Amino acid sequence: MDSKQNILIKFGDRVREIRKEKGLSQEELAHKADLHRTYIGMIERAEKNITLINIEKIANALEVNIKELLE
Amino acid sequence: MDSKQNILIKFGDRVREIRKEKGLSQEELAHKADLHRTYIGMIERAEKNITLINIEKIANALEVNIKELLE
DNA sequence: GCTTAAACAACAGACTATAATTAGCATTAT
DNA sequence: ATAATGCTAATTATAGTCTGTTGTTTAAGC
Repeated sequence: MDSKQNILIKFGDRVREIRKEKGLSQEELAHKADLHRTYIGMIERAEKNITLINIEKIANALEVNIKELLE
Repeated sequence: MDSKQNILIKFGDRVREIRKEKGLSQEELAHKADLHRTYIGMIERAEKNITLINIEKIANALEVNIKELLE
């Protein structure tokens, strides 16, 4: 993951936006999603090409539909 | 990817459904998406936990919005 | 205002697990 | 018979985990 892809930037921004709306820290979100603290940061910064299963985990932890993370 | 996850099954089914609607073979879709023929098969059979960038490639090749692959 | 502390996030590096690519052959349609 | 798909196996690339450190933001105290 060198040059950041547009879709990853959009996704990461959306995660951060909703996470803050819900008043969660990266660490709290990570715990709810059963993912690592630093990994959430990497996703928000578009440094990793997230897989579908983890997309779903984050959507569940944020209590939103997956589709809301992709618009 | 041993035990197939529900979301991957749903995604794979949806890809296959739309691919057939468009009258494409796996090989033709693979070519349009710049992915390998057998990989498309694996996705349709829910054998791989696809990443967001490849989700987008397939959506573009099928000429649908990503969200349509997730409903 | 200006500290200080604490919580939060960015970043680096090393490691492990697995996604992604590919070839070859078997099977199932049409 | 041909085209399309399934399946196996092996390799390469990278997603995902984790520890530790550095930087930034926030809010309290004086």
